[in-house]
Amino acid sequence: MTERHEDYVRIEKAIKFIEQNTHRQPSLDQIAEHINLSPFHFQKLFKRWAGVSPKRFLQYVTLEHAKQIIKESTILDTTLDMGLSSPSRLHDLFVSVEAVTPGEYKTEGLNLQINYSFQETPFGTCLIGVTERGICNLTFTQEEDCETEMSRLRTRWENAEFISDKEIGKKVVEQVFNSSDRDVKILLKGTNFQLKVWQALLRIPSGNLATYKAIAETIGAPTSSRAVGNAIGLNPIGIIIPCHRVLRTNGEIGGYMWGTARKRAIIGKEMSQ
DNA sequence: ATTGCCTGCGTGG
DNA sequence: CCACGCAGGCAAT
Repeated sequence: MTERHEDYVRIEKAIKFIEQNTHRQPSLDQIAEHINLSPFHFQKLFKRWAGVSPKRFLQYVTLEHAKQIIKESTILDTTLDMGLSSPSRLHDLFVSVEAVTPGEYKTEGLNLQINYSFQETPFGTCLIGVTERGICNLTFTQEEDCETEMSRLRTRWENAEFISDKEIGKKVVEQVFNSSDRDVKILLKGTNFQLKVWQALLRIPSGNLATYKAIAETIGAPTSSRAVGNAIGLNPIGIIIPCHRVLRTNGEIGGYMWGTARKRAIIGKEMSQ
C-alpha cells in the first residue's frame, strides 16, 4: 500500500467522522484524535492533500452549503441553461466525446485495444483504460480490490485486447488530476439515454453543482430523475465525466458509486479552488 | 425526519 | 413479454 493511498484512507475516515457528527461541529482536535494523528500533523496533511485548511474545506463540504447552492437555483439553472446554449464557454473540460459505432457496440470491443493500468490519485486508486480513440475507463477501486475492478472492465469490453501499460495511464492521471490541460478525449459506450445523461454531466463546470432533476430536465425527460440517477451510477469514466457534481434536489449528497465520502471529498476540493 | 407512492430505464427471467 | 431494482422526488405526516 502506497503512502498516498494511506493518506487518502485517513482523509476518508476523517470525512466520514465529520459526516456522522455534523450536528456536533467537531473541532480540529476531535477529528485529528479520531484518526490518530496530532492536530498539527492532521492540519498539515490535510492542507497538503486538499490545498486548503480543514476549516475552510468544511465550509464547502458541509450540507448547509450544498443546500444554499441548490437554493440559489438561478445560478444552477443559468449554469445549465448557458451550458445548453454555449457549452464551449462554460466547460472546464473540453472533452470531445466519441461514442462507439453500433457495430462496435454489438461486438463489445472486437478489434479494440485497451491499454490499462492501476494508478494512484488524490482520491484513491483507480483503473484507467485508454484506447486509440480516447479514455474509456476511469473507475476507483473499493477496498483496494483491483481484481474485481479489472474483471468489470473486461466484462464491459468483452472482446477487446487488453494491454498492461503504466506509462499511458500515468499520463492520463497527470492530465486529469494535476494539470490545467483538460483537453482529453473519451470513448463512451452506452444506450442513447445513458449517452445523453453523461453528456449533460459534461456541461456542469467545476465548482458548480447540479441536481438529478435538473439533469432530467435538460435531457427533455423531466420526470425521469430516477432513471437519470440510474444512468449516472453507470458512468464508466469518473472525474472526467463529473457525476460527483450531482446532488439531490433537497441538497442531500445523494449516492456515489465509489462511496459518499469520496464524493464529498471531490466536491470539496473543486469548491475550494 | 420518516413513510408511502410515484417515475423511467436497464437487467434477468 | 413481465418483474424487479435503482446514486430520485414529492406530498402527507
